[in-house]
Amino acid sequence: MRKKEKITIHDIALEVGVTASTVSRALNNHPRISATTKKMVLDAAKAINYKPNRIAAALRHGKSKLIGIIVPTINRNFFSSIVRGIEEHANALDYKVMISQSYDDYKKEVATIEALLDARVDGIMVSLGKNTHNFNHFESVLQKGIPLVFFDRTTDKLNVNQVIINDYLSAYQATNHLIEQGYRHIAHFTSHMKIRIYQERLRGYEQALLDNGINFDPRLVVESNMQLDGGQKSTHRLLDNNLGFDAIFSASDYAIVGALQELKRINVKIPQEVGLVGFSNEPFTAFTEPTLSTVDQKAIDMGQSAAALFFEMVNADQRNKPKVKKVLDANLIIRASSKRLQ
Amino acid sequence: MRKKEKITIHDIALEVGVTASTVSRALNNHPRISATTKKMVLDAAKAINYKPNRIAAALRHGKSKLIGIIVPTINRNFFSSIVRGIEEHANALDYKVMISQSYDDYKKEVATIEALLDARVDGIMVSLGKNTHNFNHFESVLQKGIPLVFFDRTTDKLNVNQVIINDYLSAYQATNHLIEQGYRHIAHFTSHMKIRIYQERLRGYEQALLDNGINFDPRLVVESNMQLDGGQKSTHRLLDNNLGFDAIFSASDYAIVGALQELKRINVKIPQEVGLVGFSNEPFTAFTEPTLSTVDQKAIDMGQSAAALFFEMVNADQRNKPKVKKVLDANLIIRASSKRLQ
DNA sequence: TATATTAGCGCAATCGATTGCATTTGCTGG
DNA sequence: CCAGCAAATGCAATCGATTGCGCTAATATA
Repeated sequence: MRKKEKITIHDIALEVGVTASTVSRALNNHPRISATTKKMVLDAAKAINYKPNRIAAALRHGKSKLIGIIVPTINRNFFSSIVRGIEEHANALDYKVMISQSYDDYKKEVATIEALLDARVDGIMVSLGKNTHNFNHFESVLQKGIPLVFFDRTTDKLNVNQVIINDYLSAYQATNHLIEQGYRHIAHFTSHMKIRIYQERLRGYEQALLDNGINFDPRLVVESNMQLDGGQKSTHRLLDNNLGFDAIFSASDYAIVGALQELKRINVKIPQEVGLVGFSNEPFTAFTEPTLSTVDQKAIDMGQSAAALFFEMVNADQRNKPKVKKVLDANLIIRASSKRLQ
Repeated sequence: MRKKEKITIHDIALEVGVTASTVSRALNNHPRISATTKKMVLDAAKAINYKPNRIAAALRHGKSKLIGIIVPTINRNFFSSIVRGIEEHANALDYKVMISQSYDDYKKEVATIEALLDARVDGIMVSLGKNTHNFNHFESVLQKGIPLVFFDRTTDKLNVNQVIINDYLSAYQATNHLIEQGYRHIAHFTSHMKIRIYQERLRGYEQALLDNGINFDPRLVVESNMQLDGGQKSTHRLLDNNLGFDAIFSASDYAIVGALQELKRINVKIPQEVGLVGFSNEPFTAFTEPTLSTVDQKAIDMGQSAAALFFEMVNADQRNKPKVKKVLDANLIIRASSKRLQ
């Protein structure tokens, strides 16, 4: 049980009777090293339990094999699943992942970018915070030529690779589904209009109404923080203004639960009197009474796509490569809260 | 918009007219460097936008300023909050955090330990996976003298620092609360008996019964995977065996939701006919109908404590320091599902 | 047989920051 | 005025792996 005598390639070199250069090349399967030597080196390495020092290697060729991820909060099934997708892809290629949370705080997001740059990550994947309306902190990433990929919460103000779902289409389908179920006065819960996903979901909602000959009533669109309490308040706003809605399509699952609670409190029957559809397929949407219809965003797919984009950037000639916007299709999950036919 | 001409301390040295040694010392606020020189160096560093290369520094003094965290899954409010607590403490001390998920897979846990060791982290914090009953993979961590802290899902088979909540007491209080509310035939949902937290929660449950003169009936203790479906199945087992229970204390929030659903399906009134208490205070416990009583584990506190323990280890003389077991108190949150008095 | 190749490996510099030891400069006291 | 000491800085090695270039010996070609 002796201490930690660091084992380096020099120890292997001594053991085998060659130099460290040869050991290094052997370990990296360099073509100019004979098979015999390679085997000896590999055997010796195993024998003395050699572990490469990634830090030294990183210093030498400037690659840390680290990918930084920034999400608003990992405490969402959606985001943690994306991370899982990224991890799967990255680990398979011997990259490690560093996860950071911005907590939707602009300053923290800026600081986190700095921190990742300090840590010399080889690439950064970001889902923007809600309060990020300025993108200067990404300029330095771009200028350094570090691969940058945005996912889900992205912006068009920056020319970067991104992976998103078809928010427009998903919202369209969700709204359309409500219309098919006979609802006609459909409200929409949304958030900051500066954020792309909310813009798109609103657009899909409007178009579905239009295509079905239903008048768009701006008073039925309510903006909130998209949390539980936001959903409650938005519901009250609708009720207080006596707008006579018979359904809600919410851009967030949390907000739709708030609505569900408030409506049940005043004995509104779901889905008979009011239909509900959320967004994100958070696990709890399957736990409520009634269960909630929602949109599944294929988070793991999104993570894998984002990682794939990153590795394309790593391997490709960065220079004049045009940026890609990968759009994934989401899945409308129909549960009890919006099914009143049959 | 030119490329990335790496800026090093040598550039500063050139600018200021000293050597790199002096620059390094100035940046690190070494006492042997004059205030004048320090100021010049700092100014020059800012002027040419110098960013220290942590990798080079890491190579030199063998510290990466990285902490590795392993949790079964980040996709639990409890774990992500712990991570948040660790992050807060660590970032304040200029340490970065690497999060990895074991997905309760023993092999993945072993591989992750290897990966973190490869990445030369300065310390590792772990919450064990459900299927980890062998701890050899931690021996190498210990032998290398790398600080190791366990939290929540720990084991006593390893002599390491740990942070846990008082599972025994929390379970005792939860059970006692149910008894106070007049329930007498209290079932308990649990999981693998090899896991400390479940042992302790069972123990607390038993003791509360004992102290209140209620007979312990082993048939009322049901083991499952502690997921939603596990809770459903466990409930059915109780019902099918006609055991006449009037309350359930579950060691998991997911399982108690499963019970809630199944009981509501057959029109059992909660809390009038059956009282329910879960464990973990997952967000959705506030969303169900009725809302669920549960135990809040003060996850952020736990994370901060774990980080604090880590930094103690970093600063202290590791050698003969006895290992610490920090026990935090949890909070019973009483909601509608267990409140039938008044 | 003499020269041209090529395979196989070693030498030494390098990545950027750190640090023990040496050196220079400046000041104090005798 | 000079030894003596402290303050401030420089020199050069070091952390471990990588890699361009060069060297040697063996094989191939003429």
